Amino acid sequence: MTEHTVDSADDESLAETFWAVASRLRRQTRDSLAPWDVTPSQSRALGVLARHGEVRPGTLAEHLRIAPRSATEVVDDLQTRGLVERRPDPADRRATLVALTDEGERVSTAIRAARRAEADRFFGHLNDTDRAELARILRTLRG
Amino acid sequence: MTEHTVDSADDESLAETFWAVASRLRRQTRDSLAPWDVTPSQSRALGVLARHGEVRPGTLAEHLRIAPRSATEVVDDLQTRGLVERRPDPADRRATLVALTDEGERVSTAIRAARRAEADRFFGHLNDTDRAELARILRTLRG
DNA sequence: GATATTGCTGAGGTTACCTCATCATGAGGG
DNA sequence: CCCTCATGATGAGGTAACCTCAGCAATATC
Repeated sequence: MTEHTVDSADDESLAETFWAVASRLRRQTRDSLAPWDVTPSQSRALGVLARHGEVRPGTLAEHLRIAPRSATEVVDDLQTRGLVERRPDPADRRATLVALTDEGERVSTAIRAARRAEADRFFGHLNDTDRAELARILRTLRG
Repeated sequence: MTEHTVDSADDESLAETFWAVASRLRRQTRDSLAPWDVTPSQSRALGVLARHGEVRPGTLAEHLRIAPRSATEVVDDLQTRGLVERRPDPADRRATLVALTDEGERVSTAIRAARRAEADRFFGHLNDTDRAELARILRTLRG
């Protein structure tokens, strides 16, 4: 019956610790995104678009690992903010292609930089070895 | 311009990988909790109560690192399910103490076991060394 | 050319949070 | 003793980020 006074010390499971870290990272990410009035999930979508160019909502959903319907929603939000536009897919008239606008391109670049800085701040408490280890282990778990 | 076909391969940031893992873990946790009809956040609260005995909602909030108002909500849900009860705090008539019921005690124990099994399954893809490393690194990041 | 499948989206729901306002109680000062 | 301020809990109302299910249009299949 070890009696720690600090709560965070008596977490028994890896999972608990994992979630505590997740929570901290979530808050920090949200804050670092504030200047652009973009939510974390929107910024993830921008990232996919920046990396892949124009894609269909369904494809976007796959990349983000969410349901297709949820991608529609993210695209709606980004479109409202003028960061992406929908255009018809010439290859399939059911489909739509989502592409970054110029503004979206600009914001996405700025965010990428900010995220990098933020990640540096967050994961920067680790030395290079630990950071590499963490990356490797997480990749194993991602499945 | 490295052209990976697999999206998950061209994640640039540790953060992205981290969130992918989080997402997987969240789903799995939800599923493993299904038999008891208890949500993850409820189960976290049960954990705190099991470890600390009766506490005030505010204290519970601190342990869970959420706003006091949100703790009220979790307690409401648990009370509806008959897993906790509220009683007046003899030391302060403004305050309330939240305690596990017998049923809550029973469920909390069962869940603890299930969570352990689930974590073993999830983190079991790692060898002992990696698991220890991960725990250590995450504790550093928890702050 | 009938049927099944695919791509997107409307409708509506859920979880887990949040802030702000309110009300009772408690604590300290004059 | 009373007044003010702080504290504990909660009502009201809001948000992000998902989800499923149903429906419609277009395409593919047989």
